[in-house]
Amino acid sequence: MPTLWDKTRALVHSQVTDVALDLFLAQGFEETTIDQVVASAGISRRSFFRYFGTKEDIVLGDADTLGPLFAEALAARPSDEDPWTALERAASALPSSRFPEDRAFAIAKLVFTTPSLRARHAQKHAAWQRALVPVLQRRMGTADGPDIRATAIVAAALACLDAAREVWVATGGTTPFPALYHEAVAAIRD
Amino acid sequence: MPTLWDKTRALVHSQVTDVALDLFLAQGFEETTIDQVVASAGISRRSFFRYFGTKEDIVLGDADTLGPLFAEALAARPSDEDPWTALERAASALPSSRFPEDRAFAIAKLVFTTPSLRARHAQKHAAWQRALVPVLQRRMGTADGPDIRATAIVAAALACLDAAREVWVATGGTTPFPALYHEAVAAIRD
DNA sequence: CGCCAGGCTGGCACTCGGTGCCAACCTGGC
DNA sequence: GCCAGGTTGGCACCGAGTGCCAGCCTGGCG
Repeated sequence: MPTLWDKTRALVHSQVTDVALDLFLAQGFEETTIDQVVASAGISRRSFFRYFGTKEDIVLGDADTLGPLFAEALAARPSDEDPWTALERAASALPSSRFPEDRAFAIAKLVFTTPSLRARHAQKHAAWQRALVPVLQRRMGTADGPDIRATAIVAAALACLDAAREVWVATGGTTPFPALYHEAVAAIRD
Repeated sequence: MPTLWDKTRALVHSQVTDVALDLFLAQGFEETTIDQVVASAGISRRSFFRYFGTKEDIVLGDADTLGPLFAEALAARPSDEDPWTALERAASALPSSRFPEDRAFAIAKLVFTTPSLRARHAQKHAAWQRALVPVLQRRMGTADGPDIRATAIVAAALACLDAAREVWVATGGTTPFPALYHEAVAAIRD
């Protein structure tokens, strides 16, 4: 059961996130300092870094938890699905953004136009990859150990996710994201 | 013609790179401070940052120039090649690592095991992507503007490069790299 | 009720990467 | 021999992130 501490922590976390995102969207990520954030949020600098390990984690914090979830969803797919369908279905089973629809687009744009955010986003994808490859490898019946086939498929699928997100941002969010992802996978498989 | 200054600059650059890589390989990238590097290299801290914009650029500096080269090599491929072959041939036409063979492996390993280096490496790949997509798009006869197909193919090809590099590192460099890349592309296309 | 343990907070000082600025210097051309 | 322009190193500074410590608040126990 969540203790009072836990609830307080969760509340502070979401409050600070809200305030910080307002600032980021208004004046840019790099142009906003931690000091501004903590001043607006009414929290001490030191405590801030206990809630968010890095500045980027304000925006990308939940990406950490998504990796294992993705791996789990992939493991749960029926074993007669080919890798690509399994990955696509697993991806669509993930919880969508924790942000309201209108903010989600602005945040995606922020991530894709801010170097440090994009870099950290890539790091998280690398972590997903480490979680997904063994699962896919088992599903493909490959022996353990480094396997180029499983690694390439997972890397390519994640690349499609990024490509879809990028085009989604570039086109102003008009085309629905899952359709773009599907098209991306179709494109690399002819 | 290269003036005396240019030659001096190039010399200093390579000297500092050598010294720094020795330190990185001996005690790790994050465990080595800029102050240690400049002390060992006999250069001032301030001048160091004029040669290398960031610490990561000591290791990944040449990746910047490789992007346009890649795009140029792709544009030079005969137009009857399919995108994947064209990309593969273009990639193999790129100048190989500026480091001697034995160091190249150690450095690749360093890059793939150091978060900040891997992040910066991903940023450079993103830059390559921006350079490659328009070229591929023209070759595929697509109209200008964001196109999911070209974007996905380039992103997937770069992902294959990374996957190949990763497996190459994981297997101790035994399998030749181009073969791994070829296998990676084959794997995602069945 | 009082007390103690353990987690949370905020402040301070510090490290490290990176930048702006400036005075001193060196190279090359007139 | 002098002047212009690029170079160097030193200094002060900024922003992100960490270790440490003292004070506080919560919850459990006698």
